[in-house]
Amino acid sequence: MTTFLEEHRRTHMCGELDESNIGEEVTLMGWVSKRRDLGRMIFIDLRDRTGITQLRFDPYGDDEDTDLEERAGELRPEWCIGIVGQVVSRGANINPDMATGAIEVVPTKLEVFSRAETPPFVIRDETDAKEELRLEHRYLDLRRKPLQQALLTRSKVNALTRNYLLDTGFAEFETPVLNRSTPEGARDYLVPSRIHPSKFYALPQSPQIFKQLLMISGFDRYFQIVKCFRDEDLRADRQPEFTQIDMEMSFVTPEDVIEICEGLIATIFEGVHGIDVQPPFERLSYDESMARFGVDNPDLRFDLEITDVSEIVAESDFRVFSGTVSRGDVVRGLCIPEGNQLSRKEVDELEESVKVYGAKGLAWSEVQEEDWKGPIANFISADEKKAIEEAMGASPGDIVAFIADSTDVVCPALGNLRDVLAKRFDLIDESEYRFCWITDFPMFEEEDGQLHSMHHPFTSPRPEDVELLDESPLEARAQAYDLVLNGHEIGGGSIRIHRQDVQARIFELLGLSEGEARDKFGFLLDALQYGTPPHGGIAFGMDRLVMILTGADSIRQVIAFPKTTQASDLMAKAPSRIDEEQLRELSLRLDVDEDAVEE
RNA sequence: GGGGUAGUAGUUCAGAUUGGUUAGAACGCCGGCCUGUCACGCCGGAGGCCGCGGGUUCGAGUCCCGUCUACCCCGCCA
Repeated sequence: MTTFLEEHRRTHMCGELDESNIGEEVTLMGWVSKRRDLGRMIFIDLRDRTGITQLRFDPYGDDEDTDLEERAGELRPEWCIGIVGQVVSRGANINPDMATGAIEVVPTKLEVFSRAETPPFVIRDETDAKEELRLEHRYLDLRRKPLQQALLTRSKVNALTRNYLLDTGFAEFETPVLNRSTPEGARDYLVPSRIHPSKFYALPQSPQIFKQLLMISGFDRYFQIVKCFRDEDLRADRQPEFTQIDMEMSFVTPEDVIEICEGLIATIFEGVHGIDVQPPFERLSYDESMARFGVDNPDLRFDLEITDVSEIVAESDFRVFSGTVSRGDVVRGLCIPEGNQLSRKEVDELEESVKVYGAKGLAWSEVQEEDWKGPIANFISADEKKAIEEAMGASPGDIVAFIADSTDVVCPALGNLRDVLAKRFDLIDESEYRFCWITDFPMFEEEDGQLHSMHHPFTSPRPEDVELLDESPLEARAQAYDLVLNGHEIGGGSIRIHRQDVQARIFELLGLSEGEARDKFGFLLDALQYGTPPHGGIAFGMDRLVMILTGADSIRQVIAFPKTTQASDLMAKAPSRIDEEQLRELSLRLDVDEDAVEE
């Protein structure tokens, strides 16, 4: 006995038939998307990843199968079937809303490959089922067109990236997934070693050191599309495992890296959307970005820039302001054009939004023709008001709103307030792609008197800042650059340190003793002594990039099998407990309160 | 670690302020009718541990406490 598949090959996909196919016999495979049973006549929408074709089961057709009609009546949504049939015109009944709406297929043969349980939620483009349920049945959610298109776009980005980089002289390398744990940076995901009891591997947070070693080996231009792992809390744009387009080049300046990247990004946007993103992209120094937008990943699709009024209010009678300035902190604010449209409740909500970042409050006032009106109006002198209006470009009807605090509080709070206001006043053109490079990051940030790398410890200082490392390391700027798109950091990189003595000095500044540095990074320090080329690179966040390209609002929508915000896979039920035997093999014993462990 | 929102038929929600008959609707599902539907239509039906645990009360979907899960945010993420 021969099977349907042995007798019939698929001739077309469901999304590609049109008038030109009328009269042809075709073989289609797919899933029942919808059935409309009119009694004697049954319509079936047959779906595959390319689209939908309407099938018409009609008792007056030429039946090879005598029981075709009866069997068609049994079809239910999500059954997987194959059919052989004739493409016919729909005559007067064309459906202009459907790509294949001019035709339909009258089957002469029907093969049910497999029946389906009634799915837990209806498979259609616009679903309102909860994400929790859809994640539990991800394989069904992935039947929906928006998710299929997102993943196919992702595949395209992969292909475009590989082609571009290979054409540009890069070679693709693989680096270990089982690594040595290193200090600094994010928390590692750890894998216990069976062969070496009490020892652990760490999953890579990035292939950073390996790609640098490949440069030392002389490979010159490296890339890898690679999974990275960071055991930190999740966000809409952050998963514990994520994919980077990782690149490294020898004998380059930041300009060289930037140019290659702009070419890559332009290629991707051209290939996916047919859009010319017109490099070179805008550049902003870190300091300028923080001052004007409060963040190092500004959304430049709208203005609403931050103004520093510290100097104007330094001597103000308004103690909240002048006191802040005399403490060495700052008073900065935003001018909200036509802010008088906001209700009192909305302004209160704005205040709540800045308190999240530790601001004590939002000092605001409406600018009117004669005077100001609002909470701080009575505390600010007329001269100060005038100076502020001028500095902020405020005119009657606007609201001026300020935060007085340390820059660590003011910047992120106002940075977020920009985004909130842009949404409220609908300032964002969703069709726009606005890129910018952020450059000249500080080498270090300080926490509790200890320096930490802002980027990573292999980042080279600017040549002119090397001497600052000794006297005032916090002033030293790095040869680092981030690419920001519509308020998302989509890539970041730097020129690396290629001198062993400078690298050792950085470890020292970061509080690693010579012994620790040798212990953790000895192989890198050794390698740096054998003729290291100057080199640098970058890594792009593939998930975020595809998220923006597809207009998704979470990277879960562009990852086939994502994790929840508690890092669980609801479908596979990972993580899970393991057998006692597995623990024994790994020489591990659990130290947990068993009452507190959920099964 | 902290804050916010949500959890009631298979699904999405209403019911909750003000505790009180038999917890409703839409979609989906099942059955019947229907030859041009494409959100097919019409008729009928099944379907509920009101997330879970405790408390208050004569009585709790509703009030109180705890807890779990999902999502968003702060911290964290070189």
